[in-house]
Formats: sequence, structure tokens, C-alpha cells
Amino acid sequence: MNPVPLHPLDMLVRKLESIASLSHEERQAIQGLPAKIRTLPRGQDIVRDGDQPSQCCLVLDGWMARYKDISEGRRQILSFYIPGDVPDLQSLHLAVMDHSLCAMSVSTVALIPHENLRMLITRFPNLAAALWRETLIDAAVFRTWMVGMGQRSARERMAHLFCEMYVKLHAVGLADHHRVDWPVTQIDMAYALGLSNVHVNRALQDLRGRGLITLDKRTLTILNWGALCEVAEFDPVYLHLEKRAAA
Amino acid sequence: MNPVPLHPLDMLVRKLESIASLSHEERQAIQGLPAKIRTLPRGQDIVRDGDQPSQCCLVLDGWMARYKDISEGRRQILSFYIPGDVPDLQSLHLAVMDHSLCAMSVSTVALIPHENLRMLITRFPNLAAALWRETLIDAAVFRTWMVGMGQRSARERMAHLFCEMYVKLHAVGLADHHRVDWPVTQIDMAYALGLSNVHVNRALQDLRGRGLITLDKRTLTILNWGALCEVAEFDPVYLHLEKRAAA
DNA sequence: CGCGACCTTGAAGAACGTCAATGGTCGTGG
DNA sequence: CCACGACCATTGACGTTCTTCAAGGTCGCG
Repeated sequence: MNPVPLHPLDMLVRKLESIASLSHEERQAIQGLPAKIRTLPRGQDIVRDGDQPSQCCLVLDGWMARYKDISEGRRQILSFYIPGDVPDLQSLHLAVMDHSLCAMSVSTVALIPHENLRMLITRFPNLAAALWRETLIDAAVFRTWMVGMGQRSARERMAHLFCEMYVKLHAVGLADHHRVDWPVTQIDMAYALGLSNVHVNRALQDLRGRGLITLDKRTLTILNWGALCEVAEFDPVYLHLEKRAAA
Repeated sequence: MNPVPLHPLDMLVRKLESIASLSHEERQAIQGLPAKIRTLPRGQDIVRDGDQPSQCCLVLDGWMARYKDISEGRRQILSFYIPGDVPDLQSLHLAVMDHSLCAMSVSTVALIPHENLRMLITRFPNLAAALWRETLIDAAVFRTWMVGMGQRSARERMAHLFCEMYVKLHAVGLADHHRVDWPVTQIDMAYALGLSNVHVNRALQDLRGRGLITLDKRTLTILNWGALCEVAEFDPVYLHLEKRAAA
């Protein structure tokens, strides 16, 4: 959807600058990181449950997802990632993966060796703090999904997911005017929301019927942002964005 | 239940030593942290949703829980904490709380100012890494609860919680011989598992009926560890403990 | 043109929630 | 030591949400 920017690591610079202010030296150090670019087809894993990765994955284009499979084809998608995110930053400190990471759409990623990231955060404690903070926001999103799965109905959860992804995409300039490219199938939404695909479809019909959204040909349009937030009881505090909240 | 050790911060030293090896200097620096000791009655909040805390809370005795309230008395407990844990470590990097923290039983905590923790991690990057790792394990537990709430039945989820807490308590020497002090009421378990208290009771009867556990007068006894793990599909990898796994 | 992946819909059943009533336990104060 | 009250556990009956199974239908692409 988006052309990869001139320098792939600019994506990371921009992300971290939305969190902390970087010195010229820090910016240069990030841009000097070695990165191997890879394009992934939809559905492809990049790290698997049980792996011991030696590199981190920066999303440059497309959507990725963390997920965990348990017995008999049961799967839980744990979170979605968009350009600028580093979904497996945790592997810097947790040797063995307890879940997997895959592409939800055709995606481009940059692979950065742990070794170089470790050197970076040793030299620049400020960057270490920013990356730590990233993983803490990740955890905050997990908590919010837990609240949803424990306490909210299918319709509310789905509305909440739409709000969350719109705000996140908007914050990095990948969504505007309440329209988003939405590459996630209903089957994958079922995995993410802890529902059956049949019920996902029904919840979707419900939101459409209320005139809150349309979703067609991989494009999500939010017709009534206020009402959607209300259904979702959406409060973006947990995303810990710096300034503005939402659209 | 446990007497507070001679020096309260030894609890933190011990916890971090189970993760990383500390130098004499680092150990001393931790022990030199200022700590205000407080005892909390059951149910009391120590930090609330929306607060901007200026200190972190180290659990010395008792159980604590993070939780989030949404409309109309709906509550989700997000995780449980036991002695040695620092439940709100995230507040070091995320200014505003997106959930609350309360005592699940009469508890003793040590409050440590952010300021001093920040000085500590600036001086000792090794400790910063250990604390970062702590927050990452926290996130791994969130993910596991998500999988449970999205994919597992009430019985499986409850069995999983018993396994998880037993392993965690065992790891810090607070449980043995498959017996644990279990201060959590069925109502609070309902909040934690995303169920009604009535259904919690029924799932409990089910586990009792299968001869897997007893739970009486705040004491949980696991009668058949292997079978309980099997029901729960419990795999302790996500706790990222160093050596041994379980009992 | 045909295949595979995805979406949609209906019907029946399982899992879980709600409401309501009862009994048990424990700490507190008389 | 006893009595009280608050909180907690338990159980039954019934309603709702969501799942499962099954059968088309649509769309894009080779």
C-alpha cells in the first residue's frame, strides 16, 4: 500500500520520535543499524512458538499478527502490528518464543540482529527507555483485549478493535477520513476476538445494520465515529499516544 | 502469612537474582533504596485508573491484583501478584495508569520512589535489563490469559490459573507439596476468569468432582498435578522461569 | 471456466449468565 | 462465650450468547 521509504529504518526513527525526542547522534545510530529486508506472503510465519530468535522484526509495510495455537486448530491472535512496529522486541530479553508471528497481508519487514540492538541500547539509554516503553504499550493493549474478551459482547469487542486499529493507523499517517485498508479476513478476526467466524459475521452485520461502519473489499469505513466509540466504550488512554487522541 | 524478611528489599534482590546475576555493588544499591512500608486491608486500592504515580509498589506479603472496571459493575482482573513482584513497574515509563491495583488479601508492600529507581537503572544497565525482563514476563502472562479467555472453557481456564499460581508461588518458596494458601474468593476468580461467580462455582465443583483439587478454607490442594496440567494444557514456558519447571 | 478462499445464512445445541433463595463461615462487639 | 451481621459459597430454574454443522453464494484469479 505504501512505498517503502527511502531508508527503511526511518520508519523506526519516526516511531521512536513519536515517543521520545532523539538526538542527532541517536537518530544516526538507528539509521546505521544493519537491516535485511524481506517480503512475506500473506499467512507466512516469520518467527514460531519455541524459536530462539537472534534478530528483531521491524514492520515496514502490511499488517502482522502475533498468535498462539493450542490443540485442535484453536488459535488466538494476540495483537496486530502495523508499519513502524517491532512485534518481537521482547525476544531481546526472553530467549524462547511462547507464541508465533505471521504476516496478515503481504508484508515487508526489516530484520535487525539482536547484537546490534543490544549495542544500540547500551550506548543510548534514552533509546533503551523508548523501546522499553514500546513493550509496555504492547502490554497495555494486551490488557485491553483481555478486558474485552472477559467482559464485552461480540459486537462491543469488534467495535473496539475497529476503533483501536483506526487510531493506531491514523497516528502513523496510514488512515484518514475514517477509511482504512482492512486486510484481515473474518476468520482471522474470529481468532483475534475469541469468537467463531460465523458469529463474527453476525456481529459485523449488526454494526453495519446500525449504520456504524461498512466493510467491503478490504476497506473499512467508519460512518459514525462517535457512535462506534460509544458501542465499544473506547477510551484511547491505554494506547499511551503523546498528544492528540483520535479523529 | 510470611513474616516480612529482615530487610524488605531483600525480596527484590532475591527476585532479580532469580533472573540475572547481580554484582555486590548492584545488590547493595538495591538494598539502599528508600522504601516506605505499608499494610493494606483486603480490597484496598493502592493505585487507581487515571492516577499518575510517582512510586512503585513491591509486594512483601499477601496477594495483589491489577484490574480494570468498565461500566455497570463489570470488572476484569488482569493478573495476580505475589511477594517479590512489582506490579506497577510500568508506571516508570507510562505516566498515567490505565487500570487499578488492589490488595486481594491483607498485604504488605514497600513503596519505592520512581526517582530512586530511575537513578538505579541509569547507574546499572544490568538491573534495567532485569526489570525490563520482568515487565516482559508480565506481558507473557497477559497473553496466556488472553488465550484462555478466547479459546478455553471455564474448567480449563480455572485449572490453568491454579497451575500458574502454584508454579509461581512454588518458585519463590511460598508453596509446596501441592498445597497453597488461596486467598482469592470465587467472586474475584470470576472477575479474573471472565465468568460469573455462579459459573465459577460450577467449574470448581467439576474439578473437585474429578478428584483434581480441593479448595476449602482458603487452602488449595492439588490432588493430581499431572491431570490438572492436562486439563489446563498447562505449559510453563510462558513464565520464563530460569531452571526447573514445576513440582 | 473452474477452483479455492472467503462470506453469508439457517437451525439446533452447548456453554455460560441472571435471578433468586438458602446455608455456611468468620470476625466483631456485647 | 454468644449473637449478630456481612460476606461468601452453593444450588435450581430459566434465558441469552455464542458455537457447530451445513448449505449455498460471491469473488478473484489462473
